[in-house]
Amino acid sequence: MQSDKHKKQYTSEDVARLAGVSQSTVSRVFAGNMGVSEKKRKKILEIANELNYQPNAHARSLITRKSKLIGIVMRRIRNPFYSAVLEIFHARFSALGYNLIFINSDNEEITESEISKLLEYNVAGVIVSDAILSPEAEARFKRHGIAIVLFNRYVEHADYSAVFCDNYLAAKQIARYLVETGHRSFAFISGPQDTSITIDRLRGFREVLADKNITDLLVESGQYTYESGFKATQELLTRDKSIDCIFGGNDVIALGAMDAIRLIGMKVPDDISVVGFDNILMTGWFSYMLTTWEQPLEEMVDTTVSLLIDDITNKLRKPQTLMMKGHLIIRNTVKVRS
Amino acid sequence: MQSDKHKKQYTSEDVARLAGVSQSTVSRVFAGNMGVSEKKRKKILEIANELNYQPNAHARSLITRKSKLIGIVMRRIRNPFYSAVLEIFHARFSALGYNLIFINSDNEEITESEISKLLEYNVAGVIVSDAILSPEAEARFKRHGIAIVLFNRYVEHADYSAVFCDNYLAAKQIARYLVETGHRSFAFISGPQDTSITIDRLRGFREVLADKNITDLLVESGQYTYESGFKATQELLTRDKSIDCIFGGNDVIALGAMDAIRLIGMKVPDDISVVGFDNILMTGWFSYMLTTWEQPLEEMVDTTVSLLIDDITNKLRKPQTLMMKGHLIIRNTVKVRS
DNA sequence: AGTGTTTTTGAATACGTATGCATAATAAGG
DNA sequence: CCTTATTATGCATACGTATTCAAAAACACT
Repeated sequence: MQSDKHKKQYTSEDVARLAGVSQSTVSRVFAGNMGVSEKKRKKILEIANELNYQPNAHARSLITRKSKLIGIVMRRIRNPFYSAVLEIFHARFSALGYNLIFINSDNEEITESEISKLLEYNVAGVIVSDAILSPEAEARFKRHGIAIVLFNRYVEHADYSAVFCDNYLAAKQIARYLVETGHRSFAFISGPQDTSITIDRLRGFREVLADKNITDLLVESGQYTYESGFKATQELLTRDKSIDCIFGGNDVIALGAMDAIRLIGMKVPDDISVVGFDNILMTGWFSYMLTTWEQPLEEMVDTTVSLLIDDITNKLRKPQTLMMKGHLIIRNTVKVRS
Repeated sequence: MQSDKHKKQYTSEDVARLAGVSQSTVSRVFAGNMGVSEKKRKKILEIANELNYQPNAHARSLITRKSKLIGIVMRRIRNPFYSAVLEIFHARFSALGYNLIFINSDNEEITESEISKLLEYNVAGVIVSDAILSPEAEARFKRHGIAIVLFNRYVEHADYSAVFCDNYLAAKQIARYLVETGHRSFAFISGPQDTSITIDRLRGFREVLADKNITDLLVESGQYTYESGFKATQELLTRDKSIDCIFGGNDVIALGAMDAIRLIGMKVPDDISVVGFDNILMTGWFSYMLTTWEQPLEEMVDTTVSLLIDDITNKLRKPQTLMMKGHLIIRNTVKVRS
């Protein structure tokens, strides 16, 4: 008998009536439960439990003009790195009593309609992960007083906080490591070229090589996918067989590179060394054991969350751009060559 | 100047005033925009745009007693299979104008408080993916008239729909394939034992072997992780070196198995064949090229979505339990042995 | 121009909660 | 036991929208 769909949901008023108190008192119990006697509190909770009463979040948001919703807009959730990111964000916000409205954007840039959805729900804040926020988009959020923090991306001179890994520094350390281990002919397979991530990593990488008077650097760019890494590597290997190491823009690219190298009968790391970025789960799988850069994920997420919460609760300092370091995870894909 | 947080948000009333119409008319434009003259409609939209007006979803939900929110509760979002699932669900619901409240449950069973959250937001429906719904939990949702569909799990005699892959059939076909390719000594590494998934697959697998008078089947059970598959395989190999094929409870387990086999110097598929389940991205990577069972993901998701929507819109038939077939993807991890 | 019919419009109300204010109940202090 | 300070409670109202109902406007057709 599923038919009677619109059963009357019990409200604070119902609870109040049955508990012999006023609606206000019930409200106080479920909101902050301050200033209500222990006796009535108990009675109210008892009745509420009996009726299966649930406070209505919409009504609450309406009157409060606040919500416990956080918009989290991501891209490429299939990428293991971002799955992990989502998991951690969820755990943190959940612990703080916030709920996530999940948006997986197809585009580099957040859509008008995606923004609209978040505004309609009057989200308390928005985490934008690995996506671009145009000035117009930013303005829309700002106009509605919605806090924003960028995760794993940044924009110069923007009026909101951003948290990401210090890609410049990481790339430098990776380059140094490769130089120190005796490599001479370099390749970098990046993700899309125009992002801060790629730009910073390339800059760091180049600088170190320049320092050592190495000019032998090939750069390929593509997507952050296995296929892209695979193809770019094939491309690279037909172009120049003398390459002795490849730095992948992320782990998935690097894994694709490894497989491309092996497929033509060459060996990792004996013939070509490979380094990745992110330290996703698969890099630890025995078929790969990829040497990679670990982003301090938990720390990054924690920082992002607390910046956002500070902003929401008005305890905000001015927007901050925070870079986290991370560190190299040395496994088996880089050979000491000299 | 971030300080003035509580700027007055424009409401339908503001738009109405500036457009010289009543609030009702503005509402009609943004709700279904039926029965409002083209002239006023245009004027209203113009003003609304100018003011950056956004209808308030909370107010709407409050009066409507409906919401455009769907709760999606998952587990193990880090598992590539479920990342893909989430991506597709998001795409479908988004296209239908629904928003997702994402919940990543740690537990096998949905928490009281997770349910409460969904009830508070008066979600239109809930997708429960790979998690258990106790009778009490079910009752709570039912009592609030919330539609539920189980994804990738089912419970006997439950009063809600479920969509999943026909694990029994799939396991049978996999077993047949292995038998036909000349395998004689079998191992099955499952996920947690007490789930419908494991039970059905084991049953199907066993039946086929019994049919062929093969009794040589070892069963290990663990988690749906790479490490679990890896360890179980090591266990298996020390216990019985004669095994010539392994069926992994999911792809990640199978990949772990492959690496365990290779690590002790044996070869896949020459010494031991391996078959997985799910067809996640990594199975197509050249280091693995795992033969596996593809679940018809898009079809499963589409079906799940339409069942849920039907339920929400009251066009519901009675609860259905739908099994999808899927098919074997033959790659390079099964050897023809005879 | 007048009648009947359809389409637009606006006024009023309801949704379920939080909260300021006034009042009632209780505690504290002597 | 009375006064004063404190805490608990209830009343009334507001949040921003959808929707019913009645009235007004537009239209169709003689």
